[in-house]
Amino acid sequence: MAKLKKREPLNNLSASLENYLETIAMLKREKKYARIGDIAKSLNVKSSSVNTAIKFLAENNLVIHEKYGYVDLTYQGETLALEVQKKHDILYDFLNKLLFVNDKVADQEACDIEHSIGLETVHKIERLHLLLKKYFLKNEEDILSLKNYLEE
Amino acid sequence: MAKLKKREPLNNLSASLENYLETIAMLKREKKYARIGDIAKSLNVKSSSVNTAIKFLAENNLVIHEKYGYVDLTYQGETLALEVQKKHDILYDFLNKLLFVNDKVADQEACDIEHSIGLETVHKIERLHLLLKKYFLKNEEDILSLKNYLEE
DNA sequence: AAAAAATTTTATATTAGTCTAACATTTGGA
DNA sequence: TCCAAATGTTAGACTAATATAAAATTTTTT
Repeated sequence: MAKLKKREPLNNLSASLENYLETIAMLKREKKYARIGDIAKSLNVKSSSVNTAIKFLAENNLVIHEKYGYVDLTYQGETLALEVQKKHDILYDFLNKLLFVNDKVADQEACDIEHSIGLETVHKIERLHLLLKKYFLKNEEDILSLKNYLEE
Repeated sequence: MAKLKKREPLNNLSASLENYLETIAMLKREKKYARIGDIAKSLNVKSSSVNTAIKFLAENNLVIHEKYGYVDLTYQGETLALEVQKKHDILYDFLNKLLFVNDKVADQEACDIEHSIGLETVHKIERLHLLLKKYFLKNEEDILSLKNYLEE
């Protein structure tokens, strides 16, 4: 990231930066706090890379970070993080539970797609999944026959 | 792209390089040939950028390009290009015709997602779409009520 | 066939994101 | 309490992808 200039109001983040926000939210949920090293480990990058990204996010009021201290989300950052996580969860469920894509692949694909799909579209995917569960996939047999059909 | 070293056998391409292949295939289909300038115009990049990419694709046996001449796909390149296009078409249809995502957005999202989703997953999306059309969306009324449900 | 116009190529620069390596700060155990 | 290990920061280099500007080549026009 070298030295990112503070862009204007900042309408939308790169996939990479969204991943940082998502990871911080996840760590806070699971360990109550997020440190540079935790984030680095979660994302499989070096802590210097995390540092560069955090600096940029802080300049854009998405996180707060005092030197050598914890990283925290601002209200704005948290909102964005939750949005990305919601997309991830819905996509994962759709791929894994409805389309029977295996866990590992479903997670990988959800993780990529979440950055290039709008909330409205994801919402529709969620509704479609819900509809099918509610009316057409009531028992094990229905689910099995869907699985078979999809794999033909 | 600067100066990409010829990587080994080359298992998978970046989104950018897949787009170049896809565009060449599209131009060949629509105009019988593809030139550097056509590709640049289609992708909204400068012809110097196209040149760098084409050089890399040629080194990896995906395209053939003689100086100042046409750009053509090798068998290997054509296979890859068709794969990406197939993903695009299936995704677009799913988003636009089943989920009622508007044309412009559906195309944009398909264009992004096509590079981060496997053929197997796309195939399952295609099957799901087919299944629903075949058994649950037989008349205009069913379609309308699906649209309403998704938008709630 | 020569001059003008269009296209392609080359060389160089920019930007996002990452890394390595050297340096700084904090923390915890003897 | 102080020093070693762990953790965090900074500076500089690298890659992928793109752009700009200018040189080289081809095509078109007169």
